[in-house]
Amino acid sequence: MQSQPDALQDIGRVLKQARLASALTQEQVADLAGISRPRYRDIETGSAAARASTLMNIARALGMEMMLIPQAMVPAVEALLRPHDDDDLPAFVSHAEDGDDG
Amino acid sequence: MQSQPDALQDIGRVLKQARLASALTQEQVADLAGISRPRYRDIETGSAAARASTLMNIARALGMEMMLIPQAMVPAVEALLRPHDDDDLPAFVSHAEDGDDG
DNA sequence: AGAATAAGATACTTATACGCATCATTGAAC
DNA sequence: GTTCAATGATGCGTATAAGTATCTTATTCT
Repeated sequence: MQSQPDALQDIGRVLKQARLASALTQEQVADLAGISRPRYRDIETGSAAARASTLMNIARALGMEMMLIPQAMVPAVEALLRPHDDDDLPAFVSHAEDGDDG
Repeated sequence: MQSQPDALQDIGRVLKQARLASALTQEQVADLAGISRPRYRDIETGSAAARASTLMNIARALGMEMMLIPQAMVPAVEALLRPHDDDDLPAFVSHAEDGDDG
């Protein structure tokens, strides 16, 4: 299991997909989110972890909201989003059971 | 509009509620999430912003998953979660239009 | 009253997210 | 082959997330 490193790339993938779907440049998203382009690039490529607040700002800039979903409800939420991802946005999930440790 | 400060407290409120619902101590959650107790406390009280990766770990420790939901789908997702928040978990949302800048 | 546990709070140090400036590479237009 | 736009990538300085240690307070149990 890939705890952080891959979860970051997972997030970055969603951000990039949403950005391209919105026809925005990295610079535009960075500006909307209130961060610099190099920083946004690092986040989108998964080479750096953004703060939760920064990720929220980026998500909003891309027309998304960050939510905490009970794991039991994740499948239902995914099902709700699936028939919708025509061309709009690809709400991601970070499905890593990663051995938190518990 | 209170951009970050309040969104943090919003998140913290959800974390605390989920933690109490799971009958876990701050130390247990911190340990599960791989951070120190003082740090978890700061996050839960909203006095500090965690990294996205840290928030994901905390969420998982509490039986939740972080998801990015298209804004258009947020109401539907909330509706899906509402009849469920009996005693389990209260999937939060950060509904702040906050004037990031855009 | 005293002991144990959970939580609030502080100080010091380290790791890193972020801004800013800069340069290289790619791809499209000329 | 030159110019412009978009992206990838560094280096330096600052802000802050996070670790560790310590102390206090509230609660519970004896």
